[in-house]
This record gives sequence, structure tokens and C-alpha cells, in this order.
Amino acid sequence: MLVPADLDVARQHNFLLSALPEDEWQRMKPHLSLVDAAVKDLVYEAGLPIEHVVFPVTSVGSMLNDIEGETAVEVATIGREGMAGLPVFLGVSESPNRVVIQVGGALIRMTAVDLRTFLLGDGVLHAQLHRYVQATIVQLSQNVACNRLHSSEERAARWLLMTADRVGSSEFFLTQEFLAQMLGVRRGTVSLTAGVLQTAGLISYSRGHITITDRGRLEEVACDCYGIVHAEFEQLRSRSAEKRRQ
Amino acid sequence: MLVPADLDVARQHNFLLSALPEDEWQRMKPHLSLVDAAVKDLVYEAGLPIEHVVFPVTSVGSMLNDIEGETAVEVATIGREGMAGLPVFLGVSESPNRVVIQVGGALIRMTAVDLRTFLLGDGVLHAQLHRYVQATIVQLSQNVACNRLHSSEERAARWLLMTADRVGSSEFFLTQEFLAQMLGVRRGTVSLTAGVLQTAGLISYSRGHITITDRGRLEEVACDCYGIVHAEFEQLRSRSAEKRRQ
DNA sequence: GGCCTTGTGTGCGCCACCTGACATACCAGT
DNA sequence: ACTGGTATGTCAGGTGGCGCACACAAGGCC
Repeated sequence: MLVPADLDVARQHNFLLSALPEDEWQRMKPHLSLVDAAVKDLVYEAGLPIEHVVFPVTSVGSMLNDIEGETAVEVATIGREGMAGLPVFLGVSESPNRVVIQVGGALIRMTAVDLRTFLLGDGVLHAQLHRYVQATIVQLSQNVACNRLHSSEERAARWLLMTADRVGSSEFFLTQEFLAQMLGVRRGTVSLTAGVLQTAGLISYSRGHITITDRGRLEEVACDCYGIVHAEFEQLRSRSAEKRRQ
Repeated sequence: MLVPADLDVARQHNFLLSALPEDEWQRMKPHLSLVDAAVKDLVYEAGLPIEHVVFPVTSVGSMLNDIEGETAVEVATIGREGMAGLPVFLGVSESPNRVVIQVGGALIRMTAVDLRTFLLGDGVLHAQLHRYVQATIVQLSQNVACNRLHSSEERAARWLLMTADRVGSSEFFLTQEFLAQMLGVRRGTVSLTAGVLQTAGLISYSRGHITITDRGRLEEVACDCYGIVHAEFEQLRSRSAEKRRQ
């Protein structure tokens, strides 16, 4: 995943930023910085004031919920369709959740203070973020039901598809240990279900490098939650594209 | 649960509305109607345009997610701390979720169109709703993790406490069948776990009428998710009270 | 009073997943 | 080549909740 040369190139990858009219983008630009993030980098910590908001470019973030005495569980994924740090937009400085980088790559960063002052102007970004909040709520609510009713295999397949969408590639890095945390299951379970998927020829992996080899059949294995959440973000994307053309 | 005489009385029960300055409230009032809702009434359907938004007064709503070929699961609870119909506020006319009345009672209703035009003025309600969206996101993300990691007993205890908070009473109506749907488990499981709680003297129930008899010990049985979500909404409430005093 | 609907108790085989190891394979550094 | 860390495979015992069924009880309606 190559890192874009400058902000203007990077911007094109993020749906929220690419939808902005030129003047709004120019006003924002001085407050942005292009950063290369590595896996496990912390975007913001639970219970502490959020310093920066982040617009993923080629990286992908995970919103995690730490349950006391348990492993963390991923509650939402944040890719180039959105922004990490919604609480800042919503007028709250912190949240009980943590956001970490799940797939390394480029991202655009802005301080929480700058975002707040910028939003007072009340432009297109404000409306875009509203749509994104809605899509996030849909994703979260789908995750609630999915985690309750679907098997670890369905969820694993779904998770792989969603991540592939977000990195824009059918191969990326992730260990079984990591996937286990995302899904909220033991690594042993992942080893088992991933093994089944590999034997069936849907994916192939080795030491953290995973490739989706048969996307069509993987979609069949995944639960409908994938399609529902995908549709929601697809709608967001097309609306952004529309905005851009105006 | 008595139904308030008029809008001004009802307003006092809803945290979002009670936080509004007098002039904003007076502007809103002509567009509101006070309604008495019964259990299982539909607030809005999944996938269809949302006609009304709803501010619960003494009633409680459930945001449900219908999984194909499965029973629905409650993904969020909506009580007098908030509003049903966030998509409208967020600029989207529909969502894949459904909202139904879980505990009957009074609610204040407004058409989606009226809310949209009213919000153009950009007053206190706008800011209040932002805070509420954040609290809702916290609730949802907690539900994701909770549904994955906690036992049906912990979740049942938690759910009872949250509902009691929202109706403002330690007794209310709900059948095992209903609770099973909310928790996303079989009724047999609820019969079992509820039986344990009753034998232990924490609750007592009969044919849909349930009473929390030992709140303290019920809190011990419930998972921490209760405390976390409760704290988030408590913060929202206290901020609303602050606004009102200004 | 007798019906029917609705709410609740309960039983049993079954399976996904947990818990907690231990064993192997691959890679990097020296 | 040796070593230590990391990624993965695997296993055996345990359990929570599923799936499905049947029985019973309490109230509402005729």
C-alpha cells in the first residue's frame, strides 16, 4: 500500500474529504497533516480526551470495546469511508471506546480543536459527517445482532470481506490472534474456522499474510450483515461522489 | 403510568425537550402532539421512510434489528432520555432498523418534515441531539461487546435495570417471550435464568407483570455494561439539567 | 361453567464454543 | 547453526444455550 505523495492526492481516497467543495477543502487543508500509521498504533484511548480525529486514507482503524477481565471486541471498523473521532464532532471530548490501527497505511489527521472551530462554519463536512454517523449506527446495530446470532465462521468471512473492501485489496496482514480479538472468540476457534475456509480454497494465509482467493464463495459463507452494512456505506459513497460532481 | 395532562407537563419528563430554552420550546410546540402508545405499537418500520420522530415521556421504545430467518434482537433502548428517529436528524429518511414500543405510555410526536425544517434554525435542540447520538453510539457499542461476552443471566439483569430506569419505576410489564427477543435467546433460557433471579429474591413476576424487589443485588448480578451505559446517559441528563437552569 | 388464548415450567439430546494446554513450524538476529 | 520470538495446529474436557417438545396454569371471553 503506497503512501500518497501529498494531501491533495490522499484526499481523493477518503470519501468524506473528497466530497468537499474546493473552497471548503482549501480552508481545511492548513490544519491537516498526512501521517503514515503502523499496525496497533493508538488513535485515541478510552476515557481520555481525544486529541486528534483521523481520516483513513489507505489504513483501516478498529473501534474497540474493552470489557473488564476479558479480551477486547471490535465494535466498528473505520476505513476510508469515514473518520475516527466522532465524539469530537458530536461535542463530546472522550468516549469509553478505544480506536487502534488495524491495517497500517496513510491517514489524514486533524486536531480535535481545529475540527471543532472549523465546524462552526457549518459547511458540507457537517452534513457529510451526519450521514456517516448514520451509517456507523447501522453498522453498530448490525454488529449487535450479528454477534448474538451468527456463527464464528459467518462472522469471520464477513470481517474479511469488510476489511478487503476498506483496504481496497484482496490481500492484507492479520494474524489469527488479531482476528480472534476482532470477533471476540478464542484463537483456537479462528484456527479451526480459518482452516476450513482455507481448505475450501476461499482464502489462503500464512504467518499473518492473508489473501482472499475466492471472493464469490466467501460472500456466500458470510452472513447477510455484510451486505446490509456494505449497502449503507455504498450509499454514503455514491452520495459523496454526487457531491463532488456538483 | 399516568399520562401527563398536556405538552408542557409531558415535556418535563423528556431530557432532550426539557433542556430547551423557552423560546425554542414555544416555536416547537405547535408541531408536537401528545400520544398514548400501547405495547408493540410501531414507531417506524425498517426500510421505509420515517414519518414521525418520537420523544418518549413515560413510554419506552426498542430499536430492533431483524435478522433474516431469525428472531429480532434489540440493539438499543430509547426512553425519556432521548428520541426515536435519529436517521431523520442525521439527514437520512430510513434505516434498516425498526422501532417498537416496549413499555406503553405517553410520548411526544413530531413529523419528520417538521423536525427537519425546525432544525434549520440550528438551536439548542441540535446540540442536544448531538450529545444524544454520542450516548447512543456508546450504548450500541457496549451492546456489541456485551452480546458477545456476557451470559444471558448478566444481560437479563442488566436489561431489567435499564428498563426500570427508563420507566422510572421498579415494576412494569413484560413477558418472558418478549425479554427473550430483546436478549436474543430462547424463551426457555429466560424461564431458567429469570427463575433463578426470582428464587434468589431479586425479582418477582407473574404473567407479564414484573417487579424488581432487590435492586442492589440485581446490580451485582448485572454486567458492568449497565454501569457504563448508565453513566453515559447520566452525563447527558445532568448536562440537560444544567442547560435548563441557564 | 367451559372454552381458548397466553404465559410459564421443564426436559433432553446436541453442538458451537470455551478453557487451557501443548506441540510444531517459520522467521530474524547473532 | 543456534536461539528466541511469533504464528499456527490441535486436543480433551466442560458448558451455555439451542431446538424442540410437552405440560400446566392463569386469566379473558362466550
